[in-house]
Formats: sequence, C-alpha cells, structure tokens
Amino acid sequence: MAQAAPAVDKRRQILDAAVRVFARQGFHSTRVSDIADEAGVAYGLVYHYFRSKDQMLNELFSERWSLLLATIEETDGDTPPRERMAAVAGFIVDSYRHDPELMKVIIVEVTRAANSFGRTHLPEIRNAYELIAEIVAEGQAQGVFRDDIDPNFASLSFYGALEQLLSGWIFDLIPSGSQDFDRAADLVVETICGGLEPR
Amino acid sequence: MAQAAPAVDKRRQILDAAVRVFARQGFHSTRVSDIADEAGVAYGLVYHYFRSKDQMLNELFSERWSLLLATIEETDGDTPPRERMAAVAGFIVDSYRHDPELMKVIIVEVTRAANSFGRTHLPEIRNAYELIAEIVAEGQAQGVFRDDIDPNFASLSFYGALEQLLSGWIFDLIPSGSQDFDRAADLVVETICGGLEPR
DNA sequence: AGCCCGATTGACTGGTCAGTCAGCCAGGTA
DNA sequence: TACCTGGCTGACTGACCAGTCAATCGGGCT
Repeated sequence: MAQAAPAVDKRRQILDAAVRVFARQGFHSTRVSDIADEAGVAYGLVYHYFRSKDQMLNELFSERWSLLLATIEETDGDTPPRERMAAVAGFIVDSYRHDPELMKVIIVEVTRAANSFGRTHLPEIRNAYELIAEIVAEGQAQGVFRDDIDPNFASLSFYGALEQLLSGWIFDLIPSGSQDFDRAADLVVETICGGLEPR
Repeated sequence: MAQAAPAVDKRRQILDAAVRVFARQGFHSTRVSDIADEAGVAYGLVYHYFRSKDQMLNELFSERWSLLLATIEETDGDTPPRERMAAVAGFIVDSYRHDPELMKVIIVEVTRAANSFGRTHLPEIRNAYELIAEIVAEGQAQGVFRDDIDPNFASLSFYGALEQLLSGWIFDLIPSGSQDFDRAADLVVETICGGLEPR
C-alpha cells in the first residue's frame, strides 16, 4: 500500500522556512542549520529532502520563474502590446505583493546575482527578456511602437525598470504602501511606453 | 629623508590584480591567495596594504562611484534636463567602455548585491538616485517633463535601465561592439524621455 | 661596517560549515 | 508478537580560507 502522506508536508515546510531565512540573512550567510531551526526540524532532514543548500534556492527560483514565463506566453497575440506589457508588470508586482520574501530572494539572490546563482539560470532569465522583446517587436510591426529602438534594448529597459522598482521596495528606497503597488505597474508601463516628455 | 617611493606602486598593483580576479571569478570565490598570485606578490603583502579582502572591494567601489556622483552634481543647472541625463548615461557607459572589468565588479558585486556589499554602500547608491530625481524634478518644474510621474520613480526607471544595459553587456545578453556603446547611452535617454510610442 | 626600519615573505592557526552517516522511532504488515 | 521500512535525528568530519606573525631582506643613514 502507498505510504500515507505525512500530516504536514515537511518538504514544503523546509522550503518555506528557507525563503524566510534567505530573505532575512541572505543566501550566503544562512547556515543550513538556520533553515532546520526555522522549520523546527532536525538538521539531517534537510538533506533527506534536498541534495544541497543550492538545490533549495534553485527550486524556489524555477518554481516562480516558470509562472512568469507562462504568464508572458499566455497573453494573447491579439491583445494590444501595451496591455501585454501591463500584464507582465502586473504579474511581477503582484508576485511581490503576495509574497515579498520569496520575491526578495529571487531578485536579490538569483536575478541580480548573475555571477553566482544567476549564471545557472541565465537561460531562463534570458528567455524572459526574449519574450518581452517579442511583444515589443509585435508592437513595432503593428505600428503602435516606434521602430527606431531595438526590441531587445527596449525589453532590457522595461525589465530593468521593473527589477529596480522591486529593489527599491526591498531595500526601502521607496515607500511600499498598498496604493503604491496598485499604481506602480501602470507607472512603469507608462514611463517606458509613454516617456517622460509631455505629448 | 623621506623613503623613496617603490619603483612600482605595489598597492595599486594589488588593487588592479584584485579587479581582474574579482571580475573573472566573482568576489566570493576569489581567495586572497588568488589576488596575491595575480599580482605576483606574496600572500602576506596584501595584508600589509589592506585591512581585509572586503576593504579592497569597498575601495574599488567608492573610488569610482564618487566620480559618478561628482559628474551628476557638476552638470550645470542651466543645462537642459535631458542633456544632464545624457551626461549621466554617458559617464556610466564610458566607464564601462574604458574599464569593463572594474565596472563589472562594481555592478555585479556591489550595486546589484544590495544584500551583502551593497548594504554598506546603500547611502552612496541612494545618493545617486536622489541626484537623478532632482534632475527630473527640475525638468518638471521647467515643464519639459510631465509631472504625473514621481521623480523618484522616474529616477529608478532610468537608473534601472542603465544598470540592466551594463548587465546585458557583462553577461553577453546583448552585443557590445564599439558602435553599440556609442548609441547605447542616447538610446536609454531616448527610451526613458521619449517613450516607446510614436509621437 | 653596523644599525634601523619598512617592505616582503609564506607557513600556520582558528573558526566555520556543508554534507555524511550510523542509528533511532513509529506505524504498518504478516 | 516480531519484523520492516522510511521518516527522522544530530554528532561528527573533512575541506576550505581569511587573517596572523615571526622571520628575512635590502637600502639608506651614521
């Protein structure tokens, strides 16, 4: 007979604890014992469920990033490009609103750490850039975006602005009230699509 | 009599070696012995000139960042805001063109690592954001920038786009020929000020 | 020559952790 | 009851490395 699932999913419990500790102390200065303590679990159990400390971070990242990629891909080609970009910005901002600790870990330890962890995930990250660039290219084909700006370049600016926005919240450089979340995604889209100069 | 200066400035020699090794391996995985080897110098000499491995990185960052801050401050208040932003973008792009290894270290290990090293330098980094925000605010006061976008927010987007651009070069996400450098700074300014949508 | 002192050397130490492993325990099965 | 299996435990080990320090070197000065 199949083994009954444990009352609580210890694996999940450990992963959730890892998010909290990574967010609090940063990946490099968290000891595996910190994670075990936070999860209320023995040190060795962590290694029962995970091959290494690295694997935990990788899993946390890929879990969330694949949702982002799916969101970008899902937006219908018939939807106006500007709305598709708003959907991307919305997803990222909502991810942060819903689980700031997880997003902090993903941004700080993976996305912005392209030399260590990001290196492993560079293809996934690049994938997101490319999907955004496709949206821009589509906008140019439709004539709703100017075509003298390279789509890859526009994609980089758009994603860079978003990442910097989250970084601003994460490190308290800008206020993060709930009304700020509501406006932020639109504001990024407005800045990149509309520009700073009046029309 | 004053001690004659050594034929070569060993301190500088070590600092330069550190840039190369940090750029190649990343700060965390460079051993102090790697730096000593690269500089062709004994292990202990590194500690004769520097208090710690951290101090070397701090010094490299502050040396360059203070030049950036000076550049932003220097731009005259009478200069059109758009040109002042172009000056900022130009300085950053030129810094990369002139010494890509140093800029890689600064961006990857400090600016984008706000959880570890960036934390120490957050005030300096924030300072740059604020100076850029002031330029935007000035533009709004003059009526050349729309005033429904918060200056701090615009500053974040602008700086984020620039940093992402350098990251793109650093990690080979976008081509970095010399003509790319020439256009890049203008393109960032054009994207942020002019927007993607045609006028 | 003999002294001084800062530059230079590199072996060594102390502390830190990631990952291992031998075994315990509980609940299901025969 | 006796056995088995897999979740679970935590002390321990091996590797790594930043930073220390005692000793040596060499050039300038008296």
